[in-house]
Amino acid sequence: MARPQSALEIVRTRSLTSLVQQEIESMILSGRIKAGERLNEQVLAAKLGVSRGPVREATRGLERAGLVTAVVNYGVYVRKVSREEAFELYDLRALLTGFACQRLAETASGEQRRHLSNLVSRMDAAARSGNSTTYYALNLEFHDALMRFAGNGRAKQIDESLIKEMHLFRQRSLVAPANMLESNAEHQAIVAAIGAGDAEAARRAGETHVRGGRRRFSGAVPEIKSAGPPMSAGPSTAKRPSKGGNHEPATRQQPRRRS
Amino acid sequence: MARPQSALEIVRTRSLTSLVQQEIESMILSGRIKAGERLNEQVLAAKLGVSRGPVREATRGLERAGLVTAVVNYGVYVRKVSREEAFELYDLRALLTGFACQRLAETASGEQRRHLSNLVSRMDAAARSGNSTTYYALNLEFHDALMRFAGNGRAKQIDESLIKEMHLFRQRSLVAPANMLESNAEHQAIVAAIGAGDAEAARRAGETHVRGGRRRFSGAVPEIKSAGPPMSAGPSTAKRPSKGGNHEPATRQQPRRRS
DNA sequence: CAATTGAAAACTGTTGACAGTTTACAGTGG
DNA sequence: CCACTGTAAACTGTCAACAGTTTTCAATTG
Repeated sequence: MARPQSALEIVRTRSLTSLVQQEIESMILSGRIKAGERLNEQVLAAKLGVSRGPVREATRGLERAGLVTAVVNYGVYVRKVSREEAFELYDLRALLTGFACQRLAETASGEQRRHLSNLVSRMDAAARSGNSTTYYALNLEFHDALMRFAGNGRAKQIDESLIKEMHLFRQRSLVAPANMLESNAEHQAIVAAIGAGDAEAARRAGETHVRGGRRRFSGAVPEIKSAGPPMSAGPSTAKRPSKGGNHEPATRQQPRRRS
Repeated sequence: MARPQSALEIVRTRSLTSLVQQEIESMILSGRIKAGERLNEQVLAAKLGVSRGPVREATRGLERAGLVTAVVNYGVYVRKVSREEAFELYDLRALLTGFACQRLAETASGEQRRHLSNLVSRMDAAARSGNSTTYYALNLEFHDALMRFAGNGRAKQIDESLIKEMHLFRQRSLVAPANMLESNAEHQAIVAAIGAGDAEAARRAGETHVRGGRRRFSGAVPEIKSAGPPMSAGPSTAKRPSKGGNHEPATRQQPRRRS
């Protein structure tokens, strides 16, 4: 039964569907497939070298994750996250982050506190030297550690899902160099409150930080009136959504029956 | 093939997969399929009169929803929610409910406040007359209205998902008649705080209420039987349990035909 | 008689094909 | 020249079959 342990072994343990889903998700989050664009099952299957079955299952999984929306007999679209929906996501993430911080103030171990503090220090160095990519990576790691240490697996899972959804709104955004110091000051406040064991202050600091991210971001983008097709607002616009173009399914007309 | 039925025409607009998923979900939540049990694709497909494709997609959707866990080359199991996981779910729901109450205290319209107050009154009547089924239905409606009025669609969706997951733990539970009055008193506190526009009090009342539900429930169930299945860890490392269901002592899989 | 081994059965993963529906486009008539 | 209609193409939904893997059980062997 000796099986060659190699890269293929990974393929063995992970189903094709999960690999396809990961790949499509990567395409979406990296922007290679833009928001509002339609996913052609056949094209994707051919591009990935599999049949349509795994592609279908993968897209359905992404639908559950909120990254795409599926319309029967019509196709799967990369979801468009409106400004209001993005604000809702920020609110939820603020809530979850505050919860995690509160919990950490009550239960964090010394090692965990040190780890968080260490991350803040390294972010400070990255911010001062203007290294935004390093700061970005450390920032992700910091938030991941917060949720991981909080000891609520479901909360962490939901948070990650929300983060992915938010990527659909802010195509790249990230953190402007000028904002890194401000952002990290809030990180420091979180770590300080956790270190002091002040649960209420930690919760507030966590909420404030994510809300601060929302404010920093919403200030940066004045309006979403960019190159995207303005189909979302006006259902009275003459052109109906076509399979070839990038349009939002939104409200689909009643299936008219012609013989 | 020109189907004349109008009822089936409605089926047209909804995909078969979604119907199958709804049906399987109903089987799970109603307890017709017990926790830890394996879902046989072929049997389900035959029972529902469809092929395995839609059944597969449906089960994958349920996996995303957290109701089942899938293992490659092995099958899909109804998830077992441990005591600790159930507590995590309660914590998250408390958080979301508190958030909704806080938001409502700030933004609820007069009509919304009246609607909530009306529900509490009717629950009070049901509680005093010992009508637990009516109370249960009104309770669901109350919590649904809370999340609906809060104006955060994603929060509502997550909350509903958490509620479904919790059903996997407490098979029936519900609210004991003796607890109805206590539970509704907390409802009244929520409505009062919202009516007064006190966001902080509303948030606390909402959190307290769900935590109260957790307390009322956790007091009722002394302990969960051990025999912990190694499913909770990553599926990549652990040795697989047998398909015959060795870790499920009570319910054994149906014996296979063999000559 | 117990342990082992080999093969068949059962089940999941994946694929290809068929059916129904929607869109696109060309042809026709005003 | 524009609107309308009918047909063809493309795409999704669904199904049936094939392939790989795991489990079960009987036969064999010590």
